Order: sequence, then structure tokens, then C-alpha cells
Amino acid sequence: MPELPEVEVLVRHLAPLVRDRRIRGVEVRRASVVAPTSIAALKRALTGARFTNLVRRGKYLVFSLCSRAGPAEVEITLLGHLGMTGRMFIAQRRAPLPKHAAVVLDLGPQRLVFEDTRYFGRFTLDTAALTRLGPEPLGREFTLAAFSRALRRSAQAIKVKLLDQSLVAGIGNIYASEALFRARLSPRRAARRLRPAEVRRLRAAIRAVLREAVAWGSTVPLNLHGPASGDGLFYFGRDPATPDYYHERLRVYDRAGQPCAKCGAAIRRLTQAARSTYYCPRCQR
DNA sequence: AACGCCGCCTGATCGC
DNA sequence: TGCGATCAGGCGGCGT
Repeated sequence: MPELPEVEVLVRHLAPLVRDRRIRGVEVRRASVVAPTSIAALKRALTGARFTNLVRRGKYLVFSLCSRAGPAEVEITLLGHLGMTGRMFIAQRRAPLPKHAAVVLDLGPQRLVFEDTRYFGRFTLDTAALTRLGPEPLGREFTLAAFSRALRRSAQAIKVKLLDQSLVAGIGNIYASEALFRARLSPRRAARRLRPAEVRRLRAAIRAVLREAVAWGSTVPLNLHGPASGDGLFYFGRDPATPDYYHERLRVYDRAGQPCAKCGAAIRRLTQAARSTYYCPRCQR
């Protein structure tokens, strides 16, 4: 699943590729991903508009565009979210579209493709979701004081609480497990029962795990040659033809039964809030 | 107001 | 072999 690091890496790669590009046409092949914006409204707003900026907020891609309305210029915000299986890439106009291409923006010789197998992602003018997000974990607003205050209010298991985007933005199922492993905390601990030293450790672990993942993702070349060696100029996501670096660097996620890298005990899987949690029963208390 | 639960989706995997 | 059932999971919405 794309979480903060994956989205950050994607944004860094994509931003210079879309900047100053003008949208010639908009094709929506799956209306649900643009909802609640209508297809007509999206086309109206984006056609003729020019990309000015792209940043990440939590797991969201925040595109800024500029369009003309008569003599005046209007700023537009386009919000993208990759859901579980979403991808975004620039491809040559002639390259075949993937089966689940949901939105295609015509940029002239190339196009920006938003593809999402399960259609859980978003590509919309509705920016309401941003107002519900908590602080950026790698930013200054993610203070120890605010973090502990929020945890004190919650009786939920800490693993489940870390998935709450209003607590801190950008952590998903993978990095929740990874951060707890790094902080040596059991995923079952009630959020409000963490001691101050443990909260401090967890905050540091979250930041370290995310920072490392971003650095790692920026270091290892993504698949720059497009899916199935098509002529995509840029492609984000796992490619079955390349080694699975992505999984290799995760310490506990999806490693049930394998020995813990630190102590050798078998990693366990448990279900919390209908999601898999992975942890080391010996290291994490 | 915190929290549990459902629905949304498709593809991989499982059981018979 | 084939096919239906089950599972995975981010997030919004809803009910408690």
C-alpha cells in the first residue's frame, strides 16, 4: 500500500514532470474516483489549466493548477490519493492504457494516467479530506506534547490508533507495524497507557522509519522505463521483473513465521480492526 | 466524541 | 479442472 514514503517519492519524481504542463483534455473512465466532483465539473475546471505545483500532504498528492477565467487567473487544487492499489505516471500518448486506468489527462505528446485496480483511490477537486488530517510526522507540528495529548484520549490499541490520519498523517498498515517494532512496543498496548518515555520512543521511531523509507525510495531507482517495458516515461510501483527491494527492508511487515532480525523469535501476525499487524513477541512489550 | 462496523472494489487464493 | 466463497485494506459515513 502506498503510504507517506511512497507518496513522497512519487511526488518528488512527478512534480518536475508535470510543472508548467497544460491539460488539453480530460478522460474519466471511472466516475467514483472523482466523486463527489462530477465528470463534467472536472473537465470544465481542468481543461486548459496548467500545473503549477505538486506537494504531498499525508498520503495525498496535492496538485496546484492555474486556469484562465476571462482576464483573471484562477487557482485550482486537485487532490489525488492512491488508495491501496493506485498508481500515477506519465506515459506517451500512444502507449496502451492499463486495464484499470481511471483518469487520463491529455498533456499533448504525453498523458498523466491515474490507474487504480480497486478504485479505492481519489482524483478529485474536493479537498475536504485535507482538513481532517493531523500533523505531518516529519514536520515541526508533530510535537511530543501534541502526540501524547492525543494518545491520552484514546483507549484503542496503539497500532489501530496510528492508522488514524487525524492523529498524525501518512502512516498506513505497513509503517504502523514497522514503527512499533522500532519502538519496541506491543501493538496491543492501549494508546493511553503508554508511559511518557514510550511515547517519546514511538514518536522518534515513526519519524526514523518514515525518513529512512523516503531516503531509501529516493536512492533506489524506481522503474523508469514503464510497465512491461512500454514507453512510459515514469512509473511508480512494484514491477514483477525487478527484485522486490521494497519488502526486503521491512523488519516485520508480512514476515509472519520468519525470525526477528534482532532476537530470532518468530514474527507473529494478528488481526486488529480487520487489518493485519506484524510484530515480534519478544522484542515488543 | 471516541469508536466499531459497513460498503466500496478487484484479484489472488482457498476449499470442495 | 472449475467455480464460488473468502480475504485484503484506506477511508467516508453512520450509528451508538
